[in-house]
Amino acid sequence: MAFTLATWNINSVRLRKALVARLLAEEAPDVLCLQECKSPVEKIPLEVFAEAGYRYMVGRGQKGYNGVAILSKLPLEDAGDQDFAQLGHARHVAARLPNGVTVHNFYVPAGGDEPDREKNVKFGQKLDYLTEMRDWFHASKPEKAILVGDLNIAPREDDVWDHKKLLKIVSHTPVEVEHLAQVQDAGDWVDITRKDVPEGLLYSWWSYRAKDWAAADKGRRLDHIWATPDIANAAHSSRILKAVRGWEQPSDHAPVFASFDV
DNA sequence: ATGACGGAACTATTCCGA
Repeated sequence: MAFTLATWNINSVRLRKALVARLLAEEAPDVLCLQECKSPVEKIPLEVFAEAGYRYMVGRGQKGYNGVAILSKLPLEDAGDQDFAQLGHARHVAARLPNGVTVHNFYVPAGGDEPDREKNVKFGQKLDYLTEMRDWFHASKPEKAILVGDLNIAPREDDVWDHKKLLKIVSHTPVEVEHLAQVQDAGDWVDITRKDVPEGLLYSWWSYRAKDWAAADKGRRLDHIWATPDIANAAHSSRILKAVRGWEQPSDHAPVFASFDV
């Protein structure tokens, strides 16, 4: 079965339901993983997505913050969730596709401003979250699995607009990059976007604060698609839809796509 | 300074994003 999957930090699924519908209509991924829904699950506008042909959803939500959801044209089986670092947040949900592939949708904590866990509790929570992700995948190696989401880390020098300037900025510090690498190693995860696009600058997020985000182009690649080695070779056609960042009243993230012949 | 915007919440100002 061939299918296309996308991940998008939507920054409020209720405010931007029309943008979600537009992406579904124009790009028609089989599966769309959303982060920062900022909504209880029961208030997600499912009827809008069902009308577009996306009749299946698994999600975890809370009022105002965080929240993850998987919308699908294909039937989904709820495959549970994890509360790493015991934050009590809705930051992970998993679903099984009819072909047996498990999709993990993550929203890793941002980590606050100061990259020092002694001064900033949130930075410590981010590192702890990643450590528990690592331990979980180490305890049971994932198979036939895809991991997507806003991981809030841009690991490579060419995943940020200026590597040296961002070394002390949360999302690109060496300690975060090392923690993310350990998560990746624990599950033998293959970075599908970089498998398909091995060279060159790649961003999926541009700050709202720039006067002209496109002209400044000071982006970071925070949103990722990974897959286990047993299906990584079936992946192709990775792309980041930068134009979506320029839509009316946009999210500050662009959606990331990949297709799989599994 | 990268750079001051944008969303949600017990509507007005505060927390949060990264």
